[in-house]
Amino acid sequence: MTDSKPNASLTAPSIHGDALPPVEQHAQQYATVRNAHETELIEDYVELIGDLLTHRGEARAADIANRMAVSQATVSKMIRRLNELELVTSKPYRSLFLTEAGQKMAETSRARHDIVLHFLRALGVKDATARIDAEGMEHHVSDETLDIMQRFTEQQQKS
Amino acid sequence: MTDSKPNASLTAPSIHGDALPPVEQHAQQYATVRNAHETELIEDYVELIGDLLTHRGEARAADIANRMAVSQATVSKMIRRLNELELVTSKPYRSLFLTEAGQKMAETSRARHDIVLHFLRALGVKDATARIDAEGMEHHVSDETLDIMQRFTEQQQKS
DNA sequence: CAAACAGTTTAGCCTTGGCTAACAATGTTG
DNA sequence: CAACATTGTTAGCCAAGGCTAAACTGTTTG
Repeated sequence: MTDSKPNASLTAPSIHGDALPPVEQHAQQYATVRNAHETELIEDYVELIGDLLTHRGEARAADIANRMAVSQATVSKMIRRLNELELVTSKPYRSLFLTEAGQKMAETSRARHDIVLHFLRALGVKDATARIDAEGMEHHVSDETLDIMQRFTEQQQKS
Repeated sequence: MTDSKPNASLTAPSIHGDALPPVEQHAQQYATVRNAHETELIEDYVELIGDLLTHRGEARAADIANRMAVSQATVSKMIRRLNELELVTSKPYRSLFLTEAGQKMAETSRARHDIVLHFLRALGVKDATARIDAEGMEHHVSDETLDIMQRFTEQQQKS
């Protein structure tokens, strides 16, 4: 085994800067992040497709490519994946649509995204910055934290 | 050009749920996130190596593998990259050390990480959750937001 | 209605970050 | 000090997510 030097504070929920967390916990932190990364892009695509359908009535590959700042080829490939995952339906050269599962994912993502964005604005972050941060943060915020953020925002708005 | 349907609210800094942001801004959001992803893992490694050096006096590949929940081969490969990037120095079969640049990066990452973690705890998030969320969020929080988080935490501690 | 243009797909390439299996070096200990 | 256990490295595989170039489809328009 490794990690066998000082045995102090293997359990204390102390501040991170003080001591290393126990191996298993530490490992789980990284594993969770790695995991989030796998679904992140998928969720972003589905969320964006949902938004385009809502606000534009259709979701074309070219729009997605523009808004994601990515080549059309990349989008095309990704759509194939989304299809295999049964999140979207698409006929070649036609607009995309979300399946049931896709719609559910889009709503969830949209909701998370909005909670984080509103929270950041309530905290006092400038709009442009809040948007960028929210885009990055949304996939890494637990339900627990999300809940707290939402309550915080509501609280703020009352005053 | 694409994106040519309704022309309303192309500039209003409205809430995301209401309308799509202008293409350029939207594109920049995604680009920023993609960019963060490229440096994220590197920073995690460097940060962890720094922590191990501080708290254990040495940083062995096996420790890193354990704490990241990743195979030793993966760590070994990554160390080669860190070497090329001149962030660590390493002699085969020996402990790692950080270069100047590596130390600077480790400190910065550590500081960001702590600010986010403390902020989440100050918000009322449970320790275990806060740690996981902080690990995921730290790379996506702008300096502006970081600043606000820090002030919020200090404020909270006074009361 | 044919040509030109815009949009989409396919093919083929690259890098990253995982993995396992096999091998090499180091360290510990009977 | 030899054998074994631990640690580190290398080789070779895979999937994901980018890219460009080229081929194909659909739409608009002279």
